[in-house]
Amino acid sequence: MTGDDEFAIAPDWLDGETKALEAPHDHRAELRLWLRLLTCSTLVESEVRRRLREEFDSTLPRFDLMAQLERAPDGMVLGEVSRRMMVSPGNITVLVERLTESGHLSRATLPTDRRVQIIALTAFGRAEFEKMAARHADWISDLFAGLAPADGGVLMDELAKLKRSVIASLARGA
Amino acid sequence: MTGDDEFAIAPDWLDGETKALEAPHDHRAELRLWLRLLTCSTLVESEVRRRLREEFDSTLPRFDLMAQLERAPDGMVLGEVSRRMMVSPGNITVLVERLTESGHLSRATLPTDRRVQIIALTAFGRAEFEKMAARHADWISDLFAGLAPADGGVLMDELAKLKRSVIASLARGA
DNA sequence: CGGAGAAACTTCAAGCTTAAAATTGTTTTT
DNA sequence: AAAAACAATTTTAAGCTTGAAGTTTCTCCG
Repeated sequence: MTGDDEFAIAPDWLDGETKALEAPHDHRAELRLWLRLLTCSTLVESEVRRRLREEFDSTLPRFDLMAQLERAPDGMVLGEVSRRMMVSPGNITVLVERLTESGHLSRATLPTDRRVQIIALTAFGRAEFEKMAARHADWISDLFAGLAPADGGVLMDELAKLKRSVIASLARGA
Repeated sequence: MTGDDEFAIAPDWLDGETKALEAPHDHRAELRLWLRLLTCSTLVESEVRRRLREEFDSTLPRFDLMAQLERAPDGMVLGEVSRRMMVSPGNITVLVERLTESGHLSRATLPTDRRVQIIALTAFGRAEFEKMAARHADWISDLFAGLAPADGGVLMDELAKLKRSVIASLARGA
């Protein structure tokens, strides 16, 4: 799923008009696009993970979890965190355990519904997160620095279209 | 690192000319772009994982490994696989163990250099992979179906620029 | 030749991730 | 007010991933 070998085949979409005449199921163009997308995100993600570990002895999931909590000063329900991060609930349980042990998070049971756990950043956790977030923004800025502002805008728009396409397909499948 | 909340702030690059006058380190635009990129690739990747599991009781790493081997009929050295997949060598060891047990892969020690392991798809492995690859191509095609061919082309180009930017940044940092 | 060093891989410890099963607690039906 | 259904989490088993440390096997220089 990684690699993006780029073996110089002309993409189909250069001549969309002849497309209907081609082999019935030629999915090469989409596959190449997907591979390139994945390569980009893998490159960035690995670098972010590496730096979080080196500079903060932390991990991306922990950073993400704290990022979700940052804009919820009154805390957030576990299930909501799980949905927003798009990971399984069991995953959150483990992350929260560790971040609570290390003093970054506080947790409390909702008195009116004792099934519900609410977590929030502690003052310490917030301070740590802010340090990490500032560096994180610098890293991303560096990695994207070679992209002209106009290209960034185009990419934003095209990715929005892709996202819509993917979500529509997932909805059809469900 | 996931989510892409889209809280409707006008991107910086809409007016690149005033950029120099803004706050010294406003990285919001890049962050938003990164988040959106990550959202797209996470959505696609999760769906592919889910279907590999449901339809083939397999996983993405296994599929990727077999994909690398597919175009190397004479087999490939472990280290080369590791580099192409951009994962750690120790990772490949484990994957190869399991795929060899299940009969998908054969492995052999190079006689002239007994440190080197060469792996290749077995006939069974190749047949299994071809089934998976065909379905995989269909899934991606579906997920990307809502993207017009012209948009696909633009996205290819813009992602190429982003990839260059990231690689350049990584090279600077090294 | 003989050892230093490099190369290819494996092992290890720790952490992330998921789906499915199990718990605990609440709500809705009879 | 049981019973059944539903909800929020946690637990469990299995697999992926990494960096670092360890092993085996070459290679090369003196």
